[in-house]
Amino acid sequence: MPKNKKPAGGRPARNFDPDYMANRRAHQAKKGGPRPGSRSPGHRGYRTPEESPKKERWDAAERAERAEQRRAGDRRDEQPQRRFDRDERPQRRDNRDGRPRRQFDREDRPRRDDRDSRGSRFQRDDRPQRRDSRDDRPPRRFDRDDRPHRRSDRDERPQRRQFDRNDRPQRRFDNGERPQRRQFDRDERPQRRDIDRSERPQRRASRDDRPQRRDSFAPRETPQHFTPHDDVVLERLEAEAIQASDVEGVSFGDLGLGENIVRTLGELGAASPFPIQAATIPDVLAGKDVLGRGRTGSGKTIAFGAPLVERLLENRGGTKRDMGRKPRALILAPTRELALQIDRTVQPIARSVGLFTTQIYGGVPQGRQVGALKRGVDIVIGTPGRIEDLIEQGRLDLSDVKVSVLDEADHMCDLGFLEPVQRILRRTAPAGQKLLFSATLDTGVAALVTEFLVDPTVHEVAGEDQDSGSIDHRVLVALREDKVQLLSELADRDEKTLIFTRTRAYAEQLVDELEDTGVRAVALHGDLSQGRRQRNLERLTSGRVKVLVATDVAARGIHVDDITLVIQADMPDEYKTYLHRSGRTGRAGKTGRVVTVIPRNRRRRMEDLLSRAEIDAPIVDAFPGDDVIDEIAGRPTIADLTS
DNA sequence: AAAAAAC
Repeated sequence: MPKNKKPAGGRPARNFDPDYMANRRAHQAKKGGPRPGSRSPGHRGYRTPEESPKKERWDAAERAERAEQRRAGDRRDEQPQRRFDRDERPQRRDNRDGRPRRQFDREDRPRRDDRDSRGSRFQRDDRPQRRDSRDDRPPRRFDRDDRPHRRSDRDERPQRRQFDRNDRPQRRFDNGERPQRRQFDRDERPQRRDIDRSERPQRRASRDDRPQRRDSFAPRETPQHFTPHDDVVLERLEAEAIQASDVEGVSFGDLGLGENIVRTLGELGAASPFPIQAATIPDVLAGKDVLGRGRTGSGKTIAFGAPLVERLLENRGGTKRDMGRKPRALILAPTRELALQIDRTVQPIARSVGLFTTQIYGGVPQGRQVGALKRGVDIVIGTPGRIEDLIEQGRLDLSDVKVSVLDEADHMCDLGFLEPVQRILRRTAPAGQKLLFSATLDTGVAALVTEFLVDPTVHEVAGEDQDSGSIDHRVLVALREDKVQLLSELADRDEKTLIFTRTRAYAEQLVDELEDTGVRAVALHGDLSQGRRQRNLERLTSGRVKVLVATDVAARGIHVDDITLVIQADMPDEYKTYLHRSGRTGRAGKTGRVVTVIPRNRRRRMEDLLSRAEIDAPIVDAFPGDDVIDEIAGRPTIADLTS
C-alpha cells in the first residue's frame, strides 16, 4: 500500500489519532523533545519554525521574475535586487507565523501550510469550524446565477451550427433574436416604474423625446438567465443617446465646470468635450446617479473625473479642510495600473482647485498610502483589495464618501470582484452619488444598480459601437507549429505592439520565444512584482520597447499612446474581452489594427465571438512569410514594392 | 478555466 493512502476500513491513520499523538508527544517530551528534520510537532524530528525555517520555494511571482532575469539584458540590473530578496525571505516567514491570524486568511485562503504547521490534534478540533466558515462565506452561488452567463451561448450552439452549415450570415441570426428580448423586458416594466415614480425627481424632458433609443441598452447576452427582478432593472437602464453632432461648439464651461478645471482639462489635452463627456457631466453635476457607456478610448475618465471634482468643490460649503479629514469621493478600478492611470488624470484636476487625491492599491507598501490618508485626502482612487484591507485596519474611513465611481463597472461585477465592491460601497455614505462607467456596460451591473443607485440616468453615444471604423480587425488561422514564427513576424515592427495571451505562463513563454527570434519584448501580468509591472508598462509607453506581451490585466482601460497593432495570441474568451483588448488601439479617433491568431479548430468559436462583439473581420489562413502578415504589421509587401 | 484583487 502506498505510504500516503488511508488504511482501508475507515480506521484513521495513527497520526490522526489524538490519543496516539498525545502519547507520542509525552514520549518525545521525556526524551528531550522532537528531533530535527520533520514538519509537525507530532513527528520525532520536528523543529519549530524558529529553529528551522521552511525550505524556500519560488512563488509564482519569483518564478516569473527569474524567467525574466534569464534574459541577458536584465541580468545586470537585477542581480543586487535578487540577493536582497533572498535575504529577506526567511525573516518574512517568521513574521507571518508570529502575527495573529487574520480573518481573511481563514476565509479566503485555506492554506495547506496551516495544516502542516499545527499539531494534528489541533487540526482535528479545527476541522468542523472550517466547514462553518465555508458556510459563512458570502453567497457565491447567488452571483453565479445572476451573472450574464456564457452558458447562454452554449445553449445556442447546436442551433447555430445548423445555420452555419447553410452559410447563413451570423449577424442576421443575432439580430433576429433581439426583438424577442425587448418584449421580455417590456413585460416587466410597469411594476418597477410604479415603485420608483413616487420617490424620484422629474426626469429630463429629452428622455421622453427619444423612445426609440431605449433598446440600445439592451444586453448583448440573452436574458433568460436573469431573474425577472433583474430584468426590471434592465428596463430601467434606458440610455439617453447623445448625438456626436450635439456636442459641436459646446465647451466644458458650458457644461457647468469651473474655470480652473476647464483650464486644467485644456492642459491635459482635452480642449472641448467628447460626446460621452458632454452627455454625463451635467447629470453628474446635478448629483444624479449616472451610468455611462462610451467606446474604449472615448474619454470616460474625464467624463466622471472632472464633474466629480467640481461637485466636491460645491459641497465643501465653506468648511475648512483639516488634517485627517475623511475622503469624500472614491474611484474604484479593477487593476492597479488603471487606478494609477486614473489618478494621473484626476489628480491635476483636483489639485487645480486645492483638493487632494491618493492611490490605494496593493502590491506596494502601505506606509505611504496610510500617511497620505492621515494628512487627509479628498479623493481616494484604488483597487478593492487594499481599500478593504485599510478599512479593516481602521486606517480608511469611507463614511464621508458622497460620490463613488466604478470604472469598468461591468467587470467590477464579475465573480470575485462584486462582493468586495459591494462591501466597500456599503461603507460609503448611504445616500451618496454613484457613477458607473464602462465601454461594455450591460445588465451585469444590475446587482449594484438595484442596491446602490437611485433612479440612474444612462448615457451613451449614438451610433457608437466598437466597429465604427477606426479599427481594422483580422483573424489569421494558423498551424500550431507556425504560431511562434507568425507572431514573431507580426510583432517585428517599429511601432508599438500589444500582444494578449490568456495565461500568465504563456505571456512569459511568448516573451522568451519572441526574444529568441530577435524581437525585443517585455511582459505584463499578475505574477510580476508591482514594480516590474509598472516598469514594463512604462517601457512600452516610453517606446523603449515596442512589444508588450500581457494578460488581460492590460485589457481594460490602460491607455498607451500610439499602439498601432493589437495581437491576440490567444483568442479572448468573451466578446467583451475582445472589445476591451482591441480598444487598446485606435484610441481617441486614431486608427489601429487588431489581429487574432487562432488554430483551425477555433474558427467556429471565433466567428460566434465576433458576431457577439458585432465586429466584421475577415478570417484567412496564414503561413509564415505571407504578404498578409507584412500588411498587418504595416511593412511594405512585395506587391507594394513592385507597384 | 483564467485573470484580477490583500499581508
